Amino acid sequence: MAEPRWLSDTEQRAWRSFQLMQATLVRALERDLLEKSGLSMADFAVLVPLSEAPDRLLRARDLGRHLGWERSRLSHQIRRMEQRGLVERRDCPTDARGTFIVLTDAGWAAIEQAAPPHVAAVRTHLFDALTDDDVRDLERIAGRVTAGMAAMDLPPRCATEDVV
Amino acid sequence: MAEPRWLSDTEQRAWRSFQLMQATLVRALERDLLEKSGLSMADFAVLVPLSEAPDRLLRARDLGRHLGWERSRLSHQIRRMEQRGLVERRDCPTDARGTFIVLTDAGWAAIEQAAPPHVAAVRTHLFDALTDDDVRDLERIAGRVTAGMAAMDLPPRCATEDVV
DNA sequence: CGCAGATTGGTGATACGTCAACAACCTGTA
DNA sequence: TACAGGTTGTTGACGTATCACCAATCTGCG
Repeated sequence: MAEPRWLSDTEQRAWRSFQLMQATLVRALERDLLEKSGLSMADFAVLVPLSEAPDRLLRARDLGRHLGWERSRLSHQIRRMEQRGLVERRDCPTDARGTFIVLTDAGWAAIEQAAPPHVAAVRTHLFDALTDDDVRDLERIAGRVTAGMAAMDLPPRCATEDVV
Repeated sequence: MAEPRWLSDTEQRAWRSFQLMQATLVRALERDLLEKSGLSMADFAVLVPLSEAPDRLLRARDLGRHLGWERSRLSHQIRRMEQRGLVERRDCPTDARGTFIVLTDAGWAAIEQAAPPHVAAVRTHLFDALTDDDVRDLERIAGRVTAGMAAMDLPPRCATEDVV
């Protein structure tokens, strides 16, 4: 419990580098996107799956799962986006608890206009600095970390017998 | 301007993986730290350089530069931490504009108690999922991205002649 | 059927981060 | 000396993220 394995020098450098990259990258992208489209990354994240969905509409539950967001976070975000006219809420006929989130015409226009400069920003800030090998390494690393954390969250439910 | 170079499949996968890792990792660490110590990552980030400084005290200016934070962000953070008794503000005798941020005994105790479980969490969530090669790759990638963005921020000031 | 327990969505409180604006102060130069 | 322009720190407003809690609804089992 006390004094666990400390970080090695290599690990410490990697950790600090990662933190710095993460913070700087997210800030730059957020700033660029907001400046060029008036959208936040959160707005954008919500608009993307809606714009790809049939009828430009999804149940809040499914949208939240797709984004990996908590229900409360999504609810607050949708309320703010509804006030700006980007989306609308609609009752779900088959489940009275449910809510459909619908992309409005303004929301569609917003993402159509925002996507190209945002992609350009991702390229400029991230991929232009990386080689092809770096890109592959990044995906491998991210996958391993995410998988490791997912494995830790569901140890109760994944006893070997249950894997069918 | 319109329809810039889109992302390749590899880039798209890497980008999505990175976003997922980043969000999941930060959330898990934030949660762990808060649960075990009552500190946020922002609190922790402020406490670390203060605890390492001579006399456990730094000028707000220097602390902000060290963290890479805007002045307003630091000011808000310090106000909240001061209310909780983790730090104190003190006047700077040599520059009347300045403010010293001092670690209190409570702040010292807080970080001493928080650091070991936080390091353990970083190890558990991040490094336990990675090989030694992964760690080196991560540092290399993060370094390149950060350097790329730093180079873009100061093109006006770094004409070749000015480099002394 | 009827109800216990899970699911779904929402709200208020609080913390965090950025922007714009400001007041106080320092510094170099005319 | 006096002042223009930069530096330092703070504040208020607003958007964002989490937590705790709640109300309405569904679902499966006795």
